[in-house]
This record gives sequence, structure tokens and C-alpha cells, in this order.
Amino acid sequence: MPSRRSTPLGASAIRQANLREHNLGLVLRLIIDARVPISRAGIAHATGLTRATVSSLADRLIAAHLVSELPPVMSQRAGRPAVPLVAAQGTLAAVGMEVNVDYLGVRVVDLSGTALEQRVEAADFRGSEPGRVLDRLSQMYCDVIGRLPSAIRMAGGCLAIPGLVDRPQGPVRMAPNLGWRDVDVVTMFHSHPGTADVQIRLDNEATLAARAEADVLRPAGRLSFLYVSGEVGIGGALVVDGAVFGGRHGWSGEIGHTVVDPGGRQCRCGSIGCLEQYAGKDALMRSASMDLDQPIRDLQRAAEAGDIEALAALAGAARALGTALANAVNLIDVEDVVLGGIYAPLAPFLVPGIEEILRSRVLAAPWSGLQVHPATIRDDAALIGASAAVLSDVIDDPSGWLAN
Amino acid sequence: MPSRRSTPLGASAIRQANLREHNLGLVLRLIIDARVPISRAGIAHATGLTRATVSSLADRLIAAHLVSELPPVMSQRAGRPAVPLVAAQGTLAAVGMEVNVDYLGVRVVDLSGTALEQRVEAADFRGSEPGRVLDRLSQMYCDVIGRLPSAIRMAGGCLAIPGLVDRPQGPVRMAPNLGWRDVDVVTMFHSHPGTADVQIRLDNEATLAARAEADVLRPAGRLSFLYVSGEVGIGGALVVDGAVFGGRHGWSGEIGHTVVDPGGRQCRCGSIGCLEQYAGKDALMRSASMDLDQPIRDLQRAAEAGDIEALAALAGAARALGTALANAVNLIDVEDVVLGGIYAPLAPFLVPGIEEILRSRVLAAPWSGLQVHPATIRDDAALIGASAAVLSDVIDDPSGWLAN
DNA sequence: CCGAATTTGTTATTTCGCTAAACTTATAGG
DNA sequence: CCTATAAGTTTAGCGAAATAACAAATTCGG
Repeated sequence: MPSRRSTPLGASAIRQANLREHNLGLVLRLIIDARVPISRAGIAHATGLTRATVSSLADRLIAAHLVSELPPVMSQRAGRPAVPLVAAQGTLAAVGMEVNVDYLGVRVVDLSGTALEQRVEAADFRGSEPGRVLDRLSQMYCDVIGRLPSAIRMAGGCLAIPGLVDRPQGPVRMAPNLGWRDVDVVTMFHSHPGTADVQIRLDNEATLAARAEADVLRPAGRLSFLYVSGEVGIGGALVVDGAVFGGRHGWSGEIGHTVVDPGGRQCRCGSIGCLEQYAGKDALMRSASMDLDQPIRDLQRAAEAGDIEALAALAGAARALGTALANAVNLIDVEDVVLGGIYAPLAPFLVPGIEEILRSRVLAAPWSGLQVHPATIRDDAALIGASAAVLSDVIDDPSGWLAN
Repeated sequence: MPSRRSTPLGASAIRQANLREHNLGLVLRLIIDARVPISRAGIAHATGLTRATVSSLADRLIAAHLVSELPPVMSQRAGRPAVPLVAAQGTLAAVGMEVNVDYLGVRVVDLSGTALEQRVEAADFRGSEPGRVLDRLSQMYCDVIGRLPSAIRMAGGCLAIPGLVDRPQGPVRMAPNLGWRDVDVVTMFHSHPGTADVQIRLDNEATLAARAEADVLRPAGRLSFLYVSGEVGIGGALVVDGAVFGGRHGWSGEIGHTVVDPGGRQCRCGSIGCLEQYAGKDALMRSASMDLDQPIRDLQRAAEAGDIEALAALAGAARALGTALANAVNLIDVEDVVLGGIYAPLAPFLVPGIEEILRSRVLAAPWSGLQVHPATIRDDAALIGASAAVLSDVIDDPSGWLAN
């Protein structure tokens, strides 16, 4: 039973023109989200619209090259075989981009979800010069775009940033791990020639990663979860009813600065006792007596080998995470916690400790069936989410892409 | 900029019949929420619908006795005077009810928002027998209903419970301060004769109180806040985009069990160091060396008189509240914190301390304009919210009330 | 192999709610 | 008293979906 909005504030009048657009988006969404290709009749059944109406809508989408027909499939049943409809390949694409602490990424995806291009460059961007970073990023963008077939229409782009971002156009308010403050990245991105024709927007990295994860979990019916992404910092995002919940400005999810020890360690954010200082990557490595620059896989291997220090470090992180997550789940009532970033490979060593604390500290635990899982998407989650976000807007309102 | 849903999961096909119903609800909502009565032309302007369409919808609502016309008002301007439309009085009503630790309440409100009846009975219900309590409540309900004019149609009822409730029909999973667990209150309520014709549902007390507060703050544009209700326990609720955000099961908002001191005091919930143990009513009174049963006004007076112990107790509560609220706001990104229950009268002594901690611990504080305010509604907030919740459903979909 | 049954997709035709535009009503202002 | 202005109503028409009939392509039973 999803939570209903008690007051439809955003609701506006539905006019006949909107009606058609709405249903057009609905049909396209159904076609694209279907696990196995769906037919016109199937859509009619799922939506309650008549086959005639669906046919008309589907034909428009096909004419606009947003949808294509597959050969009819013999279903072993009586009756005329259905014509499967799928998202068109290579006609409309979106670009997802990411600036993170240790890499830049550009990814181009078409409506069918296939990645047409992807490029990732590793480097260290702590305390970096924003202008240079974005110059490099727009260069990568131009390279990638140049390699695409010219027939492809570009729907737009979305840039993931590990920090507080004013959606949708910036500025970046604060990206502590990059050392950025009040940076107008959109303008910087567009200062490079060859980026003039694409419209880009910004969002938080963890938010977009959670979105990618939500797209994967939604078909399985897992619609509400708290996503926690462990990196140098700890990001997070809320997903409710299958959609990311950004809050007032899109700044929800900053679980990394939950207080887990009021009299504890000083955090980079200026506060004291933040989760990040107990379960962030640096804290983990330090507590396991490993080098801060070592890859997380080293810690994973050590733990798998039974290394006492590694296991103790992970147990400590689990305690801190459990406390912070218990607070969060008491406040939000999700049915799932998803561990992303470095926590995904470490999950086997973290989940038991976290779940123990959740059981004792979450008021609704006996009834909510709360679970903790590693993330399904391990690499490039934010990139995937960013490109998906742009396409999702097209899918929800395809009317702008109907005419050639 | 309200957070968009990235995926319209709940969206279903809009058919022509739905369209009319949707717009009917929209018009009714506009009429009822208007600060000053709105005219047909005003609605047309606000919605983008034509005057003709609005007229047709309004006439239906008038015929159904959901809306009535006021005498035309001379506006000092040229042109035909507008006919103000208002919610009909005394034709359709809803009942809000509450079982709380120290009182029972029943309130009947009509569409216009005027309370037709209200009755509150004080008593101590800690460790009470659910059957007896609900017998008394349904008796009160019957008394109150008997006093109403017979022409009034009853839309339904909503019962507020201070605990974890399975919406909408129960059972009550856990109400720690009542000492209830897995109680089927709906059936108990209906076991009394004379309650057969009303359909009731359940919700959490703080959730409904927050809803009432949201109805008041919405017109002022304050659309997202965290509501904290101090009583013996500490309840809470989230409001985003002007609507209460219940989460997966409606169990969001349990801020009372946020950990503010991991090595601290034992809480009734079985956990350790919960906010409730540092800022709940009992903790406050104890820390101020007052009697646990004393009314909160005594503490307020002592603080106003400059009593050192009282001020110190309040400062300590503010610290604990500030820490818990900082965690919450980092996670949710609201623009407001609203202090309800016993915190409302104590706000002058709590707000400075809370705000100081929020400024230092909330990552987005420099940009979010976060503020802390006392609640506008001081008494019977949950009762008000409960009755409003029922009416709100009618307003959003009045189609069931059109035929006689 | 053939016809009945079944399911898909298409093609008129109808229905129903909204729009547009003209019209009526009721005021203000010169 | 006439004009301007705005609110509300009426009428004709449009557009999107519903309805219903039909065509197409299969299975299945004889």
C-alpha cells in the first residue's frame, strides 16, 4: 500500500490535449519497462484503454521512431500472434556524465537502454580546479559524441556531482571531497565549443546512483529503500514508491553526517562524531591498519582471509552504520537498505552487524520485514542513473519528440 | 522547486470519465482551500479551464450540496460582480477521533471546516484495557452523532492512535504509552451498536497532527517541514510538498528513538540512548526537579521566572533535540522544523539551542534557510487532522457524493 | 484439409468532456 | 444613457477515447 498524497498540490487541470500526452507517455513507459516485450493488446489490458486507443498511440510512437515492432511471436495459443513492441534502438539517446573524486565518466545510452558509448578516465580530483576538470569533461563529451552515428537525436544530458547541487542548473553549492564551493559547472561545461547543442542538468551522485538501483529493483517489487553509498565520503538517497525522493531542494540523503558519537571525532564538515568518520573509506582503512590509497578489494581479501584487524574494522563500521541506519529507518519507514559503493563488496561482513542493530533499534522492525542488501549495480551506478534520468523525462512526456 | 517523481508508477491511464472526476475534485479543492471565496471565473483563471467548463463542474457540485453560492460581491471594479463559491455548510461531515494517553476525543467537522461538535474526555489510559477504552469512545461517538441534524451525510471517520498503526484498518501494532499491542480497534469500535453505518480508518497521532499543521502552513507557502510532537513520548511526521509523507507502511517520523547518546540511558523501547530519554516530558520534568505529573505549564512558568534548573533542563533537551533534528534534516531536506505538543509553549526556550546545533550540523544549513517554529495549532491537532483527512478524500474525489 | 474458436489489430461510428465564440447579465464610469 | 468591462451562460464544434464491427492470423478439433 503506497503512501497516498493527501493533497494533490501539484495537480493541475487535465485538458484534452494533456490527456493524449499523458496516455502517450504511459504507453511508452509500459513498453520500455516491460520485462518481455509487450503487445498492443497487452498494453490495453494493463492500462484499461481499448485496443483501438492503444493502437493509435502506439502508431504515433512508431512513426516518431521511439518504438519499433518485432516479428510476431508464436505463442502456442489460439489466436493471431501478438506483435511485440520495444523501444527503438539508436534513434534517441541521452548522455550521463559524472565528476567524482577519482574519475570522470561519460556514457551515452539510447531509449532501449543499450550503452552506445562509455568512457571513464581515472584521476585524482581532490582539491581540483573546477575549470580544468570541466574542460576535460566537455572534451570527453565531444569525443564520445563525435563517434555516434549522425542520425541519433540527443535528448540531453545529466551530470552527477558528489555534493550539494542546486537542481537542475546549478550552481554546485558544496562538494567537500572535490573541494568545490559555489561552482557554476553548467556554464563551465558549455564554454567548450561543440557542447552548445546539448542541454545538461545536474544532480547529486548518490541520488542518481540510487535511481539506477531503483530501476533495477522496481521490477522485483522492491519499491522503497534507503541507498547508502560508501566512498571516501558517505552519500545516500531515499527511494519511495520506486522513485528517488529528493526533498525540498534535492538535498536529501546526507546520512554520512549523522551523529553516531556526540563526543567523538572531528569531521571535515566541521561537526563532530559524524558517521563518515567511523565508516567512511579512510576510517575503514585506517582502522584496519591499511594504506588509505589501497583499493577496497584489499580490505575485502583480508577480511575473506580472516584477518582479525580487517574484521574488527568492518565490525566497527557496521556498528556505526547500524546506528545511523536505525535512526534513518525510524524516521523514514522503508522496507530495504541497499549498500552501494565500497559497501557492496564488503556487504557479507557488514550486513549481520547492521541487521542486529536494526532489529534492536528500529521500532517497527518486528513488522516491517526490513532487510539489508548489497547493491545490484556495482560499477558506474551514478553514470547509469544520470543517463536514465534524462531518458525518463522523455518517456514521461514524449510529445516533444513526435515531429521529426 | 518541488521534488519530481522520476517515475510515475502510480500513474494509470486517464480515461474520459476519470478526466471529469479529476477536474471536479480539482475545482472543489480550489473552492475549499481558497483564502477568500473564489468565483467561477477565478477558478477558470487558476486552472486554465474555460469558464464554461468550470461553470458546468461548479453547477454539479452545487447540485450535490457540496458547494454553495454567496451573494455577489461588489468589487469596485467595472463588470458583473462575481458570485463567490464556498464549501456547503452542514451537508456533509466527517468525524475525527483520538485515543491518547490522557484523553479521548471526538470531533465532527463539515466541508466548510466548521466544527459541528467536539467532545474531549480526560482520563489516564496508560496500561489501559483496549476494549473498555473503545467502548467508551464509541459511546461518545454515538452521543455526538445523535446531536447532529439528521440531514447531514457522514463521509466517514478517522481515529488517531499514539503508536504504530497498520493503515487504514488496523490492527494497532504497538502503542507503547497505552501499553497496547496488536489490537483490532476498528472491530472493537464497531462492536457498539449505532456505529454500524460509519466507516472508520486509523492513523498515527503525530501523522494526523502534522497534517492539521500542514493545512495551516500550506497557504503561507510553507510546504515542507519536520513535525516533532513532544508528549510523554516523542512523535513526529514528515511533510513534503504540503502533504504528509508516511513511507512504506505509514510508520515514518519516529524521531523519538533516534540515538543521541549511544552509551546512555535505557529506553522503554528496549534500546539505549533514545531522544525520548533526554527530551521527553518525563525526562524534562525530572531534570528540572519537578513532579512527573505536573502540567507542562509549570515548567514554562518556572523557565519564564528564570529558574536555573528549569532553564538547564530545557537547554539539555534542546541539545538532544538539536542533534536528533540535525540527523533528520540531513536525511530529509525540509525547510522547516515545527515544534508541537509540549514543545510549542516551550519553544522560546528551545529554539535558540536547537538552531545553534542545526547550523553547525546540517550540511546544507547555509543555503537551505532552515528555521525552527512552534506549531500553530496547540490543542487537538490530531483530532483536527483526523477529521480533515477524511474530508480531504471526499474533496479529491467527490464523484461518490454527487447522486443524492 | 477444413471450419470453428480465439486472439490481435484495424476501421468506422458514437460518445462525452472540453474549447471557442457569441451572447446575456450586471456592474463602473463618463 | 452609452460605453467599457467582467462574470456567467449558451451553442456549436472538436478531439480523444469508447464502442462495435470487421479483418487477419493463428490453434484445435474433426
